[in-house]
Amino acid sequence: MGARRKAAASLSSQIHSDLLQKIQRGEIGPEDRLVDIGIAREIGVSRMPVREALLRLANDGYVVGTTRGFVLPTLDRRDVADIFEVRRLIEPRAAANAARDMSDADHDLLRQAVANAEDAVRAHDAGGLALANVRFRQIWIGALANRRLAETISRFADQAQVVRAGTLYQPDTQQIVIQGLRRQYDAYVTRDSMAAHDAMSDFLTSAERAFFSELHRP
Amino acid sequence: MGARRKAAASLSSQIHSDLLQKIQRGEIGPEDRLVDIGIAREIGVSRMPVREALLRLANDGYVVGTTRGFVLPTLDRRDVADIFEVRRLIEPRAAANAARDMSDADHDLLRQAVANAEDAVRAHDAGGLALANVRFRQIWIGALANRRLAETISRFADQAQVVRAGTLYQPDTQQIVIQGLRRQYDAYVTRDSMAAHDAMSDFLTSAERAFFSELHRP
DNA sequence: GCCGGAGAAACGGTATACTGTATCCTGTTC
DNA sequence: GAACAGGATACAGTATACCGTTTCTCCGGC
Repeated sequence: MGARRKAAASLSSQIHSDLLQKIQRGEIGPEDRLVDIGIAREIGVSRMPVREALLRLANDGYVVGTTRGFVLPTLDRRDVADIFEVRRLIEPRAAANAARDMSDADHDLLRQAVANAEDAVRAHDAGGLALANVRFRQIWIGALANRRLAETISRFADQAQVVRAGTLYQPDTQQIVIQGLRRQYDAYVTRDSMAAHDAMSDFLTSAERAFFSELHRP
Repeated sequence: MGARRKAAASLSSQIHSDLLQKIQRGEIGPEDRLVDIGIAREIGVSRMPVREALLRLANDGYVVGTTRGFVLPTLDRRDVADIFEVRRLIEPRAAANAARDMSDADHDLLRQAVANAEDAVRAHDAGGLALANVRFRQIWIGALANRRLAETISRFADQAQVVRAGTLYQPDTQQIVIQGLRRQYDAYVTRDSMAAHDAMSDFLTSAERAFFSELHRP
């Protein structure tokens, strides 16, 4: 057990994973330009595997290609609204499935993630909160039997995450996240599918509202 | 009007579109091996753009890469069930949105697609029915304002289509498709979102049941 | 000082060449 | 005749090189 991840033998796959992780952790800002030849020099490979990784990220919506390097997408209100619409359609039901299928080991991991999130909030560490949030999501998504459903959720949740990383500095947003995680956690450990469904549904509603009410800068 | 498609300037994009179209039309069988260098020679370009197109198709689940060329994925019962689960989550609501947003011009196109489908059934032309079915779907999906939702639906519906192309020879499956198209069409022209929702929901249920009941060969 | 244009630079896209590996095929041995 | 070894083959993957286009910069004219 534990070796869930594929081998990811090829350079392209490794680079893709690395870049994705950096994006998820917020290590790549909106200013950074991802240029194949630059990344290639850094890690000592040629352009091609880097290029393939970037194209794959672009195809999945994680970055957008410009005439001057690949950049994080700038999501306007409409984009974020679209993303939340899809998430509201999928994630509640997926959370219900996860509550049914999750193992005890997963419950422990979830508890750790919640604890990390709480610590991060106490320490006013927005980056740590984002990380714990991503971790929590990866755990319950990993428990899904339907891999296609899992992949679809990951994509959309990550895309929203990139934008929300900025709003995680707001104390009330932090509270929404923490409470959302706690409520979902409770639903998972009790294997209560309906509670998980409702917790996710309510969380998405709160998160979307918080995003739009806190965003008053152009 | 009509120039909905992007420019698709690059060779990779064109090749990707061409291959995708061939897959959707069923022109590529389960036996065919898609090899970059072979396709490249056919159309007179180098391997790279073909390779990028194939990788993109593989990333989206349309093909799978083997050590001996790219091939259509062989979906087992579990895969198909997973796909239908996602579709049931998304498509009914998307159809409801489409009913709200669709233009009169789209209604005309839908009517043509339904007529083509009916002709195909009368002529016992399973390929024509598949084509009309794809066309119908592209029209209502194209009317969606939420592009991310539209892309997600296209992916899953196409994947199922590849498998179902085989079952479209069954007369009762043909009837299910025709009736589904008619009912959806009626909902769209009357701009009845709830009717569109229910029509799509019922259609997916019927289609899934038909698939699993008709498939009794290993 | 500001605008415009020529040239340079940076980057994405494509082509060609090389390498590694899994599959296939042939030949040999028991 | 079956089983295994070793080479041939056919791919994907990676590296390097070239080309076209967009953007930036800097210089000169108004």
